[in-house]
Amino acid sequence: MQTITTLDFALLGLISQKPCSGYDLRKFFSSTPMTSYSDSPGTIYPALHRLERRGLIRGQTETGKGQRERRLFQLTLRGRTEFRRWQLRPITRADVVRRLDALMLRFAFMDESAGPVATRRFLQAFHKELASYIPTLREYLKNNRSAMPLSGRLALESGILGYETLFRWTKAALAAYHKEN
Amino acid sequence: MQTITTLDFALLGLISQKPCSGYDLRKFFSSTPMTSYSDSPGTIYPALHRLERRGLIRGQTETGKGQRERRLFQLTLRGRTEFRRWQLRPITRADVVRRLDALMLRFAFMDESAGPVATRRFLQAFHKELASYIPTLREYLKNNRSAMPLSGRLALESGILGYETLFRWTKAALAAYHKEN
DNA sequence: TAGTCCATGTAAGATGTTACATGATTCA
DNA sequence: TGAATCATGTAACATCTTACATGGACTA
Repeated sequence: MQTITTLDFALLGLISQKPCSGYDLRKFFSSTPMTSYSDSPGTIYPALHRLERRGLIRGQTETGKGQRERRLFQLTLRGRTEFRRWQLRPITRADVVRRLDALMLRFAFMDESAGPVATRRFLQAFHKELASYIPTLREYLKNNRSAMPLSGRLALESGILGYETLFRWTKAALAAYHKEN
Repeated sequence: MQTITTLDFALLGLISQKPCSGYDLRKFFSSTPMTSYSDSPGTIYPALHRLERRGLIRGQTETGKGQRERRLFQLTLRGRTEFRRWQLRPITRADVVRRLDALMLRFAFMDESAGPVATRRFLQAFHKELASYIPTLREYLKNNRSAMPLSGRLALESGILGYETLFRWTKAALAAYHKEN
């Protein structure tokens, strides 16, 4: 059983919202701010075939009224389960350090697929993990400040500012969920 | 002539500061905040061999005083030229949208390898590109706000906040360079 | 009828991940 | 002597990028 990549989950997330063709997905990646994923056919179509082989999605050929035929994919039960399991995985330090993009992707589809309780729990865990990580960055900066060239130091500071912005965002996002319920 | 990856440039940047062994580089990636790059031997050593084959670095075996022998790599003239050329490439929209990590990497090594004038130019171009990109994100949010689920909308807002933080950072960084000179 | 958009695909080549493998040195 | 650290490597496998290829439908 091979691993499911971030791109795979992005595809699953979009398909979970409504059935999509490969072309729909490509257009989504090229025309919305969800641009971290490649919209090239050489990326999307093989990924969809893989997901179908693994039983996470199912494609049905739509014979057109006038249009050229296209394959519409939906999640299978198994796909839905795997996706939710991925969303609900505990948040680790490694996620925060190296996989922020995947964390935000997990969050972006939570409303529809995991519900408000899980979403709040996710934000709380995210908040907590940031709260424990950021001080280690500040500490590193403090200890190495004088040994670093200006550009290197500023680059690190930019990273820290990014994490601090995210930290404030988790608080605001939690507030938004509390207000809603 | 194949392309040089971001990891390759990260290696070149570190080696440009002082000669490094593969092990040094691995430790750097595992023990400093420069953690976006893999510290695994299966990534680092083949990458170093590639760079050597392409004539960008040169390794010398250091026969130890007691220690196990190790290969210390330095930049060749060609390596130094390629690195600087990469740093000085014009900043494009695509860089800002999909390759922020590479942009920050370019910047992080600017002091030593490109000088203060180029560094300021880089920050100005970065600033300008952000200034033109951020409004398109705000516009997208405005037009699609009501159609997006709460979590999706918040995820997008997080991205925008990140870019705005970066925008303020470019201003602060420019100020730091002006003060210095 | 020429160009653009819809729509799906493959092939070659390179890179990255994980796991395995080896061996020297240092220190408790 | 056993464990941890220093140090370098390979192999299998999967994925991604770029480029190429095809063809229907719509519209100016």
